[in-house]
Amino acid sequence: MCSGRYVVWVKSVAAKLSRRPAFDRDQGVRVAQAMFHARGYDAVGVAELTTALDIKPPSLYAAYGSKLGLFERALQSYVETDFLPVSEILATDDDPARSLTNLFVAAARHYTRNPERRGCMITEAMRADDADAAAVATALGESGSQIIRDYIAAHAPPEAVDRILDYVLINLRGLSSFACLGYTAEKLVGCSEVAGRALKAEFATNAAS
Amino acid sequence: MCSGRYVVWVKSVAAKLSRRPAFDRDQGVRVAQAMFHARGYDAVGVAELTTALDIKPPSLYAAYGSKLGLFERALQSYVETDFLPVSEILATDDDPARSLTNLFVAAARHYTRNPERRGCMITEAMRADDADAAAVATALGESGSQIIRDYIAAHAPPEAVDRILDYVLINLRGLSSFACLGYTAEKLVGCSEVAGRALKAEFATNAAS
DNA sequence: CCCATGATATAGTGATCGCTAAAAAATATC
DNA sequence: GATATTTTTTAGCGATCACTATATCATGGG
Repeated sequence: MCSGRYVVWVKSVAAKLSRRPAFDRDQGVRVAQAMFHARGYDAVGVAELTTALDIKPPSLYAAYGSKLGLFERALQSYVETDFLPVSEILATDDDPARSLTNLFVAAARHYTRNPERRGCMITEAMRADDADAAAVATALGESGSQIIRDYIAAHAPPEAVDRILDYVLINLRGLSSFACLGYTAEKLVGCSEVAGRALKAEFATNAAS
Repeated sequence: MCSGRYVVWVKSVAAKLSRRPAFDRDQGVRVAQAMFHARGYDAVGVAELTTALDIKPPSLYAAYGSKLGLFERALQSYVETDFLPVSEILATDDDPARSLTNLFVAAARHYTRNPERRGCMITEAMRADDADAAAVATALGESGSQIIRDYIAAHAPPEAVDRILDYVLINLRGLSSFACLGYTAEKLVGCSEVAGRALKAEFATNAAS
């Protein structure tokens, strides 16, 4: 049937394909994500990362290229798994002011969920001291704000979109910052409700005009 | 006429009185303030500071004790000279929602006034990586937020004070952060106006209840 | 002139930063 | 089992961090 030569070749290819990296890179990304989220890009050093991942620096650089490369992967992982589910929250048939208020409230809860990982990792990373890290975070955050922009654009007159969007983003940023400062979920939810009232007024005005 | 002795004495006294500290410490604080405001406590190093002040590290430590000591004096200088004049802005006979909206607008302008020194130095310093620096900033910021709290307490029912205060502070923080991110004054003023609408609704509700 | 005083400069300290060349060990192929 | 390839470790790179012991220098008083 099959020549021995062929079987050997198949096994070698299969081995090559099934060969895993010596340490679990994805697991490493998750660990790094938690550390970067908790304390920020600048405050987490390579030495600390390698200790936490139980590897030596050269392994980290072989796997991720650089501290920034690992950070970028950590941010991507955050976006995929822990990001505020903006689309789901806005996918209601409530009026837009109510939906966006829900977004605020969800953010307030989301950003205080884990005491060790407060705030929005992306939002906070945008203000990192390291310019490259901040740029990476800003680029990744664009997608999130774009979803909100599209939602607002679908419910508000064109000339009001930017103003409302900026207001929403400023409040999300404020919620993230205050979460990092230790504010309780209750306080932040209260703020979210207040913030929502501005949207109600804003959408009502624009609808009337 | 005059004895040589007397002339010598006068000269010595004059020299003593005209003798200045080897470098102008207050000037140094102002220079450091600008640098810390522009780039943050963590990102500005002692070497950079001593270069800018045209002194050597031991002089800096003799004058200010530590990098943190100099930062503390820089923050105090900021509070005295460049802080958003909250009291003046709130000292109007407008209705509270209008006054607080004015506060937002003033903050939007203030935080974007100088492209090199964006945002509120105190607010941003509260999120420094260095815990001591953050603590100093937080302590200094208390006085500012206390003024706002007192104002709100004088115009809103007791149970609403905290919620309104938190909302105001969150928006000020958001404005500061966005100013640091490069948003224009126009955009931030627009956000401020929107934010004010929530206050109008909030005060109206509470007045009615 | 000598000395005390006080501010400055020289020249470092040890620690930590992100990162890497080269040897060693583990793994796969023949 | 020998060889080739990949991965990890050892050990340390140069740079920068906040900070300081000590020497130097200028001045004022006696």
